[in-house]
Parts: sequence; C-alpha cells; structure tokens
Amino acid sequence: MIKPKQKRTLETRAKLIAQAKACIQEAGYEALRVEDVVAGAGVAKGTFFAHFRDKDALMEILIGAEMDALLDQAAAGAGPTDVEQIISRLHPLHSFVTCERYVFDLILRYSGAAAVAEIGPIAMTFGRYIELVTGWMPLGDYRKDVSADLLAEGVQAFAVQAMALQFCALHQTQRFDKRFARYLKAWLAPVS
Amino acid sequence: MIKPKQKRTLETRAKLIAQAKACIQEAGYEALRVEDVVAGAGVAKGTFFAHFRDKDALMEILIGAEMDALLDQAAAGAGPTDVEQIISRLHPLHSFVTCERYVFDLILRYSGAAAVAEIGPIAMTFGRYIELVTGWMPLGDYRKDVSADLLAEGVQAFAVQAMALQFCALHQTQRFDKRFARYLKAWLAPVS
Amino acid sequence: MIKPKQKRTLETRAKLIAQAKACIQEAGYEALRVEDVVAGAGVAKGTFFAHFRDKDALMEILIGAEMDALLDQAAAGAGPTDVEQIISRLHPLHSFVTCERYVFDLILRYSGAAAVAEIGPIAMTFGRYIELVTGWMPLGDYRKDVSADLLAEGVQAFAVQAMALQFCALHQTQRFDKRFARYLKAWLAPVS
Amino acid sequence: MIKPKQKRTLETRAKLIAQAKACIQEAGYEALRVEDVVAGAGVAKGTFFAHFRDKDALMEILIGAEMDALLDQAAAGAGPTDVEQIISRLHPLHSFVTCERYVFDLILRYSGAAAVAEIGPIAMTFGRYIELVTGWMPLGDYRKDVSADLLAEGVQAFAVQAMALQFCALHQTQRFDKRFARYLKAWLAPVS
DNA sequence: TATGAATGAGCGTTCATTCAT
DNA sequence: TATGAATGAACGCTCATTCAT
Repeated sequence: MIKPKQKRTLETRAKLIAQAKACIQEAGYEALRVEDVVAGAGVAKGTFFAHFRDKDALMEILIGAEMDALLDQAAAGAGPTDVEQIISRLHPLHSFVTCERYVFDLILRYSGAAAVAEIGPIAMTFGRYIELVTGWMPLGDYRKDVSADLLAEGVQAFAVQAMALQFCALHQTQRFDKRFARYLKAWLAPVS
Repeated sequence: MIKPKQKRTLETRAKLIAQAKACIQEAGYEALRVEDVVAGAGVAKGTFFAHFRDKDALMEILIGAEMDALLDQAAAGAGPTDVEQIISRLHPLHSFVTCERYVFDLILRYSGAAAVAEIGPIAMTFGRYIELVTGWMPLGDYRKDVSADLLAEGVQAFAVQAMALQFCALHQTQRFDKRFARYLKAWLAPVS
Repeated sequence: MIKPKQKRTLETRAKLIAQAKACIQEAGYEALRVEDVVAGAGVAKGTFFAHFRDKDALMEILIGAEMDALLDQAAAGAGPTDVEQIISRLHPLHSFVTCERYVFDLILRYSGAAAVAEIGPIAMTFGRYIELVTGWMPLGDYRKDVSADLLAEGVQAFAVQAMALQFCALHQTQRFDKRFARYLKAWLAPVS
Repeated sequence: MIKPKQKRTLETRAKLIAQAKACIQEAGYEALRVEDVVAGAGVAKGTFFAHFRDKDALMEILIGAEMDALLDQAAAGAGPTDVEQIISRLHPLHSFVTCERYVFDLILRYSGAAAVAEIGPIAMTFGRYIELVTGWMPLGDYRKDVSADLLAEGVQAFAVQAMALQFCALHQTQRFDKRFARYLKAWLAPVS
C-alpha cells in the first residue's frame, strides 16, 4: 500500500472516469477528448494529468475495465463444453474488441507491455483470457495431447486472427464467428 | 499503360525513397519524418504528396518491399519439410516484422486493407505468406484432416501470437522461435 | 539574402503584427495573448509559431519597433544643446519604456543578448541610443575630458537608474525627469 | 516582540531554507522549484507557503542574505581610497549579482520595492550599497562639487550598466572590472 | 509536377499558489 | 501550523496534410 489515497482523490478520479464513460457513450472511444472530460467533470486540466499519465492511460483503464467486466460475464456460470459454446461465451468480449478499429488497435498495442513495471489493465485481461479458457479445456471433448494452457494460447491467437480479418476488406465475406469456429474446430479437435 | 511516367518523375520518386531508406537506417522507422525526407531529397513538401498518397503509403511501400524480399528468400529453394525448417525459413521475415514495435503495429494494421480497392503492399504480403506456407504443407508429415490453406492461416495466427508476446515483458523468458515451435508442433501434428 | 520571402508570407506576418498591436492598444502589453492574436488575424496557431519563435520574440519585435520609432523621433531635427533638451528629446522614449513594469522588465532582459547570433531588436535599440546620444555630445557645453561615447554610456546608465527608481516606492517622491536631470547635470558638467 | 515563534516553526523554516540552499548549490537559482524544496525538507507544499508569502519571498531572503554578507565583507576594515580599491572591494558583490542572468534580473526587479510597505531584503541592500559608498566618498580624491550621496547613486548606476553589459555578447570584449573602472574614473574625477 | 506557406485540433505541460481538512 | 489535492490559464508543440500559385 504505497498510497492509501484520500477520499477526495478517489472522488475526483471517479468523476473523471464517469465523465469519460459518458463522453464515450455519446461519441465512441476515438472521439474522446481530454478537454471534454475535464469540462464535464468540472475539474482543471492539470488535475486530469495528476490522475492519469496521459489520455491513453485513461483509455487503457476504461477499456481494461470493460474487458474485465466482459470476462467476468464470460466466466460466470458453468463453463462451455463445446466450440460453439466457447464462441458464444466469448462473443460479447470479441464484439467489444472489434467495436471500433481504434479500440482494436489500442488493445493490441497495449496487450503486451514493454516492461513488467508497465503491465497495464489491458495486458492483464490477456492473461485472464488465457486463464479462463485454460479452465474450460477439461470440460469438452478436445485434444488432450497438449496442455490446456497451450490450447488456450491457441484460442487467443485464432481469436486475434479472426478479429483482424474482420477489419479486412478481402475477408469480410466470412464473418468473425464462422471463421473463428473453423479455426477452433481444427485446433481443438481430439487427436485419434 | 496506366502510368507511362516521365523520367524526371521517376527520378524524384527514387530520390524520395532512397532518402527515406537513409533516414530509417539512421533512426528507425518510427522516427521517419516527411520533413527530413523531403529536405534530404531536396524537394518541396508538396512534391512528396504528389508521389505518395500519404506518409503511410510510403511506409507501406518500404516495409512491403522489405517483406517481399524476405518472402522471396523464404520461397527460394526446396520447401521445408518439418516444423524446424519452416521456422528457420521464416525467421528472417519474422525478425524484420519484430524489429520495431512501431513496424509490428503498422504491419498488423495494414495486414487487412480497409477496402478491397485499397489492398496495399503489406496486405499483399500476408496473402503471399499464406500461399507460400500452403505450398509447404504437402511436404511434411503434417495433419491432413484440414485443408492446407487453413493450416497456413493457423501458422500465420501463431506467428503473430508469438511475435506479439515477443514485445511482452511477461513472456520474454521464452523466446520467439521456441514458442513458435511449440505452437506449430501442436498445430501441425498429424492426427492419428 | 537568405530568404527572399514570398508575398503571402509577408502579408501573414503583417496581419499578425497588426492584430497584436490592436490587442495591445486595448489591454496593454502584459495582457497580450497568442490565442487572441491568431484568432484576430484569422490564422492558425501553428502559423504564429512558424513566424515567431515564441510569444516573446513577437514582443521583442513590437517593442523594438516602437522604440525604434521613438528613437527616430528623438533623432529628428537639430540635436539638443543642453541637458534639459536632451531629457525632453528622450522623454517619449523613456516614457514608453516605463509605461508598464512588464515592458521595462522585458526591455532590460532583452537589452543584452547572450550571443551575437541572438541580438534582437531591443538590443539593437540600446546600441542606437548610445550612437544617438554620442552624436549629441559635441553640441552642448559638456565635459570634454572623456570620449563622447563614454558620456553616452553614462547617460544610458543614469536613464536606467532613474527609470528603475521610478518603479520604486521609496523614491517616487522625486519623479523621473527631475532625478535624471540631477544625474545628467553632474555627469555632463564641464570640468574646470 | 512581533513573532515569539515556536521552536518547531523555526526548525521547519530552517529546514526549508537549508534545503533551498542545497538545491541552489546543485542546480543554480533559476532551477529552484518549490516542489524540490518541500520534498527535500520533508514537509508539505502548503507548509512552504505558511512560511514564505511566495517563492520570490524565499528567493529574496536567500539572495538578500548573500548580498548582505558580501556587503558586510565590503564594509569591513578601512574604506577604499581610490577607484581601484572601490572596485576590488565591491568585486565579490558584483560577482555574485552577475552569477546568473536570472539572479541579476531578479535583483533588478526587486531593487525597487513595489510599495513602501513591502521593502524587502534586496531593496534594503541597494540602500546599504548607497550608504556604504557614500561613506567612502570623503576618503578619496574625488569630485566635491556634488553630494556624496549623488556620487554613490552614480556608482550604483554604473555598476548596473557594467553588469548588464557583462551579459551582452556585443560587449564582452571588455570585462566588467575594466569597464566599471572607466566609468568610475570619469564619474568620480575631481573637477578643476 | 513542383512549391512551401498555411493549416488545425488537441495534447501535454508548467508550477506557483490556494484551500478545505 | 501542517497537509497535499486541486487549480488555472495559457503556452508551445506536433507534423502530416492541403492548396493556391
């Protein structure tokens, strides 16, 4: 516990985040403006930068929180027992990740942190994603010759591939879920 | 004949590209500034945009050319017949793609073109990558239950995953080639 | 002739300077805001900084121009032949220099340039001041035992001293002109 | 007894001043930051302003104290009896005043106090300077036709002029002491 | 084609100072 | 006295891109 933050500090931070969410609600992530956030929150610009290193730091927090909530949702209840169920469980999350090109790019950029000290909210969710899917692996009739962990990493790799192609003109005939299903069926298929 | 370019035009374009390469040589891709390129090439700023739609168009050309050369290299000779060979064949390409975080992000962003009409040099290389790897699939003892094409897409997905983790502090204990090998062995392993 | 500036460049610069003068007219030098200048001139902020290194650079130009005009005025006609005439000739200039504490401080700060390359409009006027006064020295019954140049430097020193005391609560009982006269009479008095 | 200060109060003040001196030692006057001072002293920012009206008040105290010490030094022993001696007596003081452009500007700004009620440490030293030099006037063979007080004001004016030119690229061929000597010889020379 | 001045919109910064606790 | 989060109001900057010549 480095900083047992004061009440006022927490309130201000909450105000800023709430206002940022409101702005995003209205115009999307890409259109978020620091100026609008501070104006709406009724605080000074300097205060914003006392709370967040820069705009991207706030963005990471907001997007990370959203992804965390969607991961919570995906984790709730009994685990999925086949590929279709896995896909529909992850659907809300994948849907959010691809909601805006800007969001997808930002998530990819922050998914890997440059240094351990800098591991942010988004990088965290990538870890949670793996953990979650790893936990699902014993529940279905999937291949057992490789570790659940490796299978989960593969699921993530295919999810990213499918999402990236989502933004790709060449491949839009085939929608995300269908492509993802093809990948997963091949990847998770039990071996002999 | 779309562009029966004049000699001077071609010279200017060549000067710009040469200067851009020189700038990148010195300071890397991320630090490339249009201003420096035109100054070094001895032309006006406007001229730059008469030759390239925007800065990223030049970037795509430069990076695309580099990737194409590396793909040519990977395609030369007899195809690889096992996972280790595949990996070492693709090594120079993957190495280039991960030379800078900026380059990796840019490549990913352009790997899917925004519109069919705009398929650029980088998107092209992703297609070539698939084709190349697809051609390698019959050469080794890999799974035959799914199409070579799908296998190739998987190889690409795993390459991207492994490269992304390359930039991630959390996972740097395991280097790219080793992780990629683990992925490919699981992905390409023959089924019963 | 390094830059035989284009017509448009000159026009933009003139617009900016004109607008700055208008702003100062209204609210004084200290209240000048870059934002108001560019808004009034109808140009982009970036343009301002393409023309002037920073706000102070514009300030130097404006104040330097004003001082130059007042020096021209002081230089016009037959030179003053006694201390009283010198003082009244320089009065408009000294009056301007002390019009605002901000202006006085800025002039002093820029009166000496750190490097030859940085000698700006204000430093120039200090040189002109010396030259002008030097030229007046043979016209009156002043001491002849030291060079006109040295006398002029003394006049400047006493002017600065008297102006500085102008801003000083302790010494405001005696106004600038009276104090300056006392100094000059002692300084310029013929020797034996 | 205006301030029968408590022990802790005095200690805090001393800590702040000590830390400020340490900061200045390291990085000079201009680089002094309230933040660094309070951090080093281990107190909160607000505490600083409970002890000093503002940052400049501390600056004035520090610089004023330094100047006072140097004036004490200049005042010690028998008074100087010629121009050379005057100059060497004042040398340490002038040297300090010109140690940084920032210091020189600040001293000039505070040499005249904004209001009688606010005469600060620096303005005080200017008064002491005049008094000190006034006391030296009868000791040498200087002009007697004007008051010692006026002569002292002139000495100060010339000192300032010489110091100002010290910072000026145009005039650095001639160093401070030499220029100051030229001025004083002319100013203090006995008349007929 | 070539020119290069102008654009533009927002970000991040600055840091002494205030004020509610 | 002491605390430290919050203030504030511009400034300077960025730099790819446009457009009139």
